[in-house]
Amino acid sequence: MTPSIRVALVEDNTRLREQLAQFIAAAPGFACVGACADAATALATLPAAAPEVVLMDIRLPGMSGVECVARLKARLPEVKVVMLTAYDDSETIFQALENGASGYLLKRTPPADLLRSIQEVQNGGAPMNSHIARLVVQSFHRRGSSPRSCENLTTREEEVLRLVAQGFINKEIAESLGISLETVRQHLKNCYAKLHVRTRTEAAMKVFR
Amino acid sequence: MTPSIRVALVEDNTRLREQLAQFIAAAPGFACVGACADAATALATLPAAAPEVVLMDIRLPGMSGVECVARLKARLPEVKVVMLTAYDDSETIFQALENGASGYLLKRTPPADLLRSIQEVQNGGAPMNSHIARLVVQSFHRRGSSPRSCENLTTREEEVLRLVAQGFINKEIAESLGISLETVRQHLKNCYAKLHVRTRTEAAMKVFR
DNA sequence: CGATTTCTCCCCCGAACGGGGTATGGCCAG
DNA sequence: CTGGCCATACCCCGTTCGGGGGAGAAATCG
Repeated sequence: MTPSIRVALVEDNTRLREQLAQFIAAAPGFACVGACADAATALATLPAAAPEVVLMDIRLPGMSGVECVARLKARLPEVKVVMLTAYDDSETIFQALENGASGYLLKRTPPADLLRSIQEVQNGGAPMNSHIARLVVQSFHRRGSSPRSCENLTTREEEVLRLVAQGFINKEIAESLGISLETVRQHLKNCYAKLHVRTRTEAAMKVFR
Repeated sequence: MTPSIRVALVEDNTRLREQLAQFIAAAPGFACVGACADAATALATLPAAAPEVVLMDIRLPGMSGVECVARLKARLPEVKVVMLTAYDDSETIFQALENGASGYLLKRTPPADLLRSIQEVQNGGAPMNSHIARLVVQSFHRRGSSPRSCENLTTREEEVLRLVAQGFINKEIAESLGISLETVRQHLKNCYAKLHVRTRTEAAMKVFR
């Protein structure tokens, strides 16, 4: 048979932590190699315990779960972290993901689903509940479409600004587009006016953040 | 009972399209209100059909599925689009999501799972297979942490660059930080050298995209 | 302690930029 | 057909940038 998945917990609620630890330890194919009550303990003990998957509460006493993920990933780059949260805390979702979390589940997730999610993340997936998945996907919608900011920009203006955002100077942009330097400058002037900015950097950040 | 979910298909393979259309039409709680073979037909007929969810093949003759999503969302902002793809085409995933797609599934998804995914997207979820979910989550890992790029920057250098990214000119940054204009320039020179860029815009985009 | 890093300031100079004009040709809607 | 929008192009002029130097004070690290 395949070896058990090594799982660790970081959860300050003693009752829930022990409940989960027992459940995971008892499940075939899973091993519980750690159950910490706070971030400091996790950072001190988990590197030695070498878990493959960590379930981490997002609200912890002292250091937050988000901060803990970042530090833990620094020492165990291969570890997969699934955040657990009581409410779907939109604010911190993205911070956690940026810091290296691979999944995001609600605490009320049924234990059986939790085990499935652990397997999923171990197999390279990214388990998350549907509401959170939607938020993640929505964050893409805003990015590419450039909502209000560039709505007024013409095709050409946006094209020029895209090259500006890539760090090209006007002369290079002119050559790249096969137009005059002066024309590039003219398009940029129009961009500045429409976006209410005064510099190329501000324009680029506004449209292509 | 709740009304059926209005579903439309855009899929060039006739066999698969009709198979899916029949399956959806036959399923309780689902109605198939359109089945188009290409993007042009979809754009022409779907606004009138008013589907709530569209299953869209990513590879279509003529206009690509990605392009089609963008245009369709422009006319039907409320429609939820789930992309279907034969292989997990990493290249186009992000383009599709940026253009407004809400989900991303493989064609080999079992029909029963497909129905569940349609319900999920209708309820505000974002169905996607686990491999794609991982890619999406990974795209966040790179973003926030600013991996190699700004690791070498000193506190002050990053501070200056942050103001650059907000569109301030050196003179304003100097006043804001209470230091000399020359010092600001010096910090920026160091940034450029460390980031291997030549302009403030390129540096800003590299560190604060 | 000495070496290194960081932050601070200064000069010169050529290139790049931003704002102000003006103008021509194409295209589309009223 | 006329006015508006778009893309193209040019001029002047003052400001800003970026690269090249040099240099001192403080902090940090071996």
